[in-house]
Amino acid sequence: MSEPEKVREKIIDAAVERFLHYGYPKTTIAELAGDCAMSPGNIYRFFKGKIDIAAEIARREALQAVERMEAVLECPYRSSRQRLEEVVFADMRHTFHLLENEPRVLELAQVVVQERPQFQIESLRRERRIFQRILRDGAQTGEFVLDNITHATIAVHSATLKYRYTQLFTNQTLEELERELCFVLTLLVRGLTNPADQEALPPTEVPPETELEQAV
Amino acid sequence: MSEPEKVREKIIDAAVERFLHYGYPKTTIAELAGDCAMSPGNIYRFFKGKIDIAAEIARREALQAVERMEAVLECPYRSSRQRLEEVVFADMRHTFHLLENEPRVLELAQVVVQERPQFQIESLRRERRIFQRILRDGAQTGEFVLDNITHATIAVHSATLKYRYTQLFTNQTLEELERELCFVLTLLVRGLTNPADQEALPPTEVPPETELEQAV
DNA sequence: TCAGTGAATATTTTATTGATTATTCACAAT
DNA sequence: ATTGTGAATAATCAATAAAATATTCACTGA
Repeated sequence: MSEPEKVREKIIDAAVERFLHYGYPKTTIAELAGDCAMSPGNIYRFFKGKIDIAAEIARREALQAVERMEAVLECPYRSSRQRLEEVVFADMRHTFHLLENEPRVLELAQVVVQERPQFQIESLRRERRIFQRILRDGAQTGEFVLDNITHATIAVHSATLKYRYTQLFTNQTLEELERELCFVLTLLVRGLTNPADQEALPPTEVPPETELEQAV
Repeated sequence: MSEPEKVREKIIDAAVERFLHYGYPKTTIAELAGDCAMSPGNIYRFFKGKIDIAAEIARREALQAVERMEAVLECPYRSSRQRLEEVVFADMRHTFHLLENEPRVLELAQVVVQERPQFQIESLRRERRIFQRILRDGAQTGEFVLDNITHATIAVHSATLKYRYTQLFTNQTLEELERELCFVLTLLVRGLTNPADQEALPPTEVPPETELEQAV
């Protein structure tokens, strides 16, 4: 890692610490500079502005989320249905626990989305690509029967919107959300699945929670 | 209509006028009283507070929405699928146009929900009851095959959340939303429909817009 | 008793001003 | 050239005071 990159990391580390602890607005550039033993002006050689530090943190978090999803995709011995269910459940649980344990994250996300609307659009697009891969694989094996994979992807993605930035929409408990999500997935899976196999299609059940999902 | 009821109506009419024109916060009780040729104090003989006037207006709007939905239910010569699609499309279009033509409505709704969280819960419950009736009828005729009507209702309702208070979630155009909603409904309908009939199930298409939906 | 008033009070909003903070930039050190 | 400084400036925030507003209530007239 080059010297400038190292400094960038140091600034980001200090920012994560303070943003989560005191919140984005209460953190000053002077404090970050102090933490990094440099002058305020020097921060601006590494980031265009304060919001860009937050944006970079959010971007990394979003990329990690995609990586977690991709990990589920690689998991062997899973039907496409199981993969879809696991991805949606894992994502919901992760963000739920994250916001529960680190309430400042919500504020951070809102600030970034407010100032950089493109950020949300790109995050959603990345999520959708994951869904698309699951559906494509499912269609390939014949487990799913889809007229148009892109359309089906948009449908699944939109229909599960509520279970992503959950705390923005409702104040339901995680247990309620999980129960509800089962109903939604049961229905979506029936819509995706080859009609020939639908007779014996059991409803979605709440999958066991992995340690990975609770990690912050 | 009794005399007190008439006065109540007069106050509400004046309030609707001002709330839509100048917004809820910029409208003063003194102005409403002036419009009704009475003193500010007298308003309080008819409403507990300013927010209660807004709540009553919102309640009526919500009840009208349910009535419009029920009108679709009564429509003959419709399959349950068509009824479901029409109800969701009509509701989305109506709120979209409403907020487009009367932007103050959004503010009004937000104030009421903020101060009276119960209001939103009850509105959602009423919507869901409409959905439940459609699904129950569809199950009765055999068009739909549902293990559990309540669960399926929750699923359909949650999956179409995005297409209700649309302008809260995205700034997509109505055309984009309509296209997307078709994909969602296609999938949901496949999930609801008797597998035996699924072979020849055409995708949902954007239904023609009725004059009723554009009315404000 | 019922409908209504309007001044009095409590609450909220708005304006203002003084700090605080983000950002820039001319300059210094390596 | 590159890394960095810190004072100067511009933008934002916080605290306060002033004004406007919501709400109450003792009172008036039918």
